Amino acid sequence: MPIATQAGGVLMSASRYSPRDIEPKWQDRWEKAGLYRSVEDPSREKFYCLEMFPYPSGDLHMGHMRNYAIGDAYARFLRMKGFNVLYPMGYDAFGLPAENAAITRKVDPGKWTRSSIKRMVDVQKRMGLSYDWSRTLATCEPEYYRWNQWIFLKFMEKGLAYRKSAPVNWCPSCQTVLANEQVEGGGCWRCHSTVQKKDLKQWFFKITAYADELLEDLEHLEDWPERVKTMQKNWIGRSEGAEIDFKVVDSDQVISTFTTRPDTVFGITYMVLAAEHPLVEELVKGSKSADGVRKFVKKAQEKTLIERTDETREKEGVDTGRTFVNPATGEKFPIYVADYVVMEYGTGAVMGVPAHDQRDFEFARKYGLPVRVVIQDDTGLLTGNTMTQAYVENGVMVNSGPFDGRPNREAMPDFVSYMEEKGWGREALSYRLRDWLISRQRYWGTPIPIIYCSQCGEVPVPEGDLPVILPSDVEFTGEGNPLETSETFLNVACPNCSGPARRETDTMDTFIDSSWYPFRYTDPAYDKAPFDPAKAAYWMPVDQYIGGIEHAILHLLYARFFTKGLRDLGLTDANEPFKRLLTQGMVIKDGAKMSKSMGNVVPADEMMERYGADTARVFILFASPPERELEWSDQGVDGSYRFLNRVHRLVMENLSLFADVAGVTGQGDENVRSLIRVRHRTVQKVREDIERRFQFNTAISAIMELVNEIQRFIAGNGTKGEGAASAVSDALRTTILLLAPFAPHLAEELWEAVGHGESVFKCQWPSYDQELVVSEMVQMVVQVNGKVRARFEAPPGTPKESLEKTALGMPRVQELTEGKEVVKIVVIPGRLVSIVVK
RNA sequence: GGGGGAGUGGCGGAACUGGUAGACGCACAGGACUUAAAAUCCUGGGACGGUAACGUCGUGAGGGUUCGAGUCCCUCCUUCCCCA
Repeated sequence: MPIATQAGGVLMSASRYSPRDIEPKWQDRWEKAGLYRSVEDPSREKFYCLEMFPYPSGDLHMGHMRNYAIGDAYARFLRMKGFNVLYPMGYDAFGLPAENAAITRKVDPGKWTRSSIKRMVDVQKRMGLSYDWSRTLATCEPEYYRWNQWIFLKFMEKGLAYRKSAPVNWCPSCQTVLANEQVEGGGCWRCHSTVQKKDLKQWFFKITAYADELLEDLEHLEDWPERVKTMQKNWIGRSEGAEIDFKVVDSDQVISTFTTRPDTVFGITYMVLAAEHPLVEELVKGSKSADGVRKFVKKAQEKTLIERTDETREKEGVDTGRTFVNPATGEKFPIYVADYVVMEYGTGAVMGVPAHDQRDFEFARKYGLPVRVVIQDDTGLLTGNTMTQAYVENGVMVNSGPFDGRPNREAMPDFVSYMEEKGWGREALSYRLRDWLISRQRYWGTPIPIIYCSQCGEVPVPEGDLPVILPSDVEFTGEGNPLETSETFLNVACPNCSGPARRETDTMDTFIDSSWYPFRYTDPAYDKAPFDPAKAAYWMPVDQYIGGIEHAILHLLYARFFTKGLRDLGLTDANEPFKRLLTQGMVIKDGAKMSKSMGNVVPADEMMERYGADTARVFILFASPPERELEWSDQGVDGSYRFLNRVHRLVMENLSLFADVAGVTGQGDENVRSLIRVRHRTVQKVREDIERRFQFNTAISAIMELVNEIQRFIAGNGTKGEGAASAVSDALRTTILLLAPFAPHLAEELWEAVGHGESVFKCQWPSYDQELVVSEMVQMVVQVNGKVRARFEAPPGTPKESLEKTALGMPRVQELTEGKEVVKIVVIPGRLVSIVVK
């Protein structure tokens, strides 16, 4: 390899930067040396850095690349800082695409998935990511999913897994049920088909048992983005209020409703049941209104959830002809069925207080129901007949028996106690969060380890018989659950009585797989439990988790629940899985999210083919701060490529300087001292940008500035002067180290070229000297009446009086202050002198 | 309808605690090298006026606090995300 030399004034060309040669070379060496293997070591401080593992579709897109570029830069930085870093990768390998491929193309989902994983690993390796590949996992392997089954059984013992019949979300296109979290705006989160309601007997995880803890612990997650916490908080939706019982007239039925406004009970003038409410049929059976109500129920159920809860839509309802008693007043009022009430919230029954709830008000006006004011405003003039909208603010209670005259907010607790004494109702909490429905009528997932026996009922598969393996003798027809076509799977002897029995054919929601995988990485081959508690105790929790904001509720809430569940099984001490969370922004091109359907995808492997992995990584990190959207620009990539080329050339052209063994003395002229100062400042800035602000874009631009400075220095001073050679070589060496987390291959190549035998990642992150960071002179600005009018230089630490004097003495300043009265002078050392004149 | 982001040159973005707005990069223009091009290097650049030094305006719009506001407060507009 020819080395550039400057001989006789003729610059001989240095060997060109060739990522195509450099990158595979170093990837190979890293792997052979096992450089990124991590081993538990209690004497060292650990750091667990993790990216959300991908669904292996086979294609690595820019969103993935961004995710990994961030995580890898951070992991490499931390290694150089001396941490014992765990940085693994795995695959969220169960899911519908593999099964759909099986239906349409007759390929085995396992084969399809494994080959996709292979393709992804290949691209990830070419990116030069520093994963500990010995810890990799795929959730579709029995060695992994057997522990889903094991945890399911343990949860069952604890009462955290149970089976019940309930109206559930059914996606007609995916042919499966969905959890509440997986219904977005009334549609399936995956295919957007309108979700229907179906009554089915299904398995649930009792996430509601942790509702309060999940809510309260959000407070301790200081390093989570506020908006993710807000989203989770809203999702859990805890509200305080009361549950009130209403007797149905001419019946022994009691209907309970939850309300956050028990103070308005005296104003109840009707009640509404959801179309799905189990009592509806019973109430109208045999009555003359039965037909009309049934028709209405059917119509309501055909509407989507969005339609039904749209507040701008006119509410529709139908009178059941039945009445109930308002316990506060003893009066009888009608019971309606209406489309705006759904079973999802509270109890599926709502008490109607038209005067103080806008929806109730509109409904009451439409159907001519009485409006009764029980909270009066400041004017005291509200009346049911004249008001044009509900009064929802606070006020003074009226028409409320013994509570008349009291401010409603303040009286609320007393009112609830009063209700409890009278036996009308009780204090209650309500959550929006529902238990997690985990059954899926699909093949490519973890079989639920349950056997149904006509004698013994639901029998858990004994722990010793795990895993229940997914059978391969199934038919993919596109209709029904393929598992039902496997006779070998279906028929089994009851573990209890040995009689003939049938296996559960539903599989688990794939979000279960991703709910505990960070634990599995700590010991992916462990075969006595999901993970070795000792190893998990060392590594968990994840110190830095990185992924898309789209998982703010789903995955992140489930994983938090699982961690608490595993803790209560005694497997871990961790309360939370992720200490710090970074939500990366989307990758945008031509104004739209980069996606296959938009046709604006830039494939990762193509990028690396053209520019190499280092360029791609540098550009992705440089173009935008991680949390924000990233606007893709092909020209921008050229810029990053040019930058790396420049670094390469600069080092290769100056290799001779590195032979100089003498350290940096700090001797030399002002230019030398300035170069040294920039070098130390850059080290400080890059470190702070990565560590404290997680802002790689400004870190990289600081390195660019250092490189510009070195180049300018060489062009101006050359390297012959006193201290010049050592200052330049030190600055270049520093550049290589600072660049290492972002462009690891190039850094290794140059590190070797300048004469180091060991990997750059075994080196300490460069340090800086606080004294050298400080400038010899600082620029001061002089403002007159808020406008910058002059500048001067002063050494740091100059006293205020002296700065003020200098400023006032400047000709330009004198010109502007002449004949005027100086009203005020503000001096900020190191920044400015601000003079106010009149 | 509720909650939360974001809005800065032609573009991506910087400005960390209220203190020189536009770092760094892209695109662009001029120049050097070259027979020519590519690559590379140098120079320029928010807008308007001026040969200039300088002046005026300028961070979505309008108001306010302050010696000083991209940054803080109020009202509004646009846009994205989440929940309805």
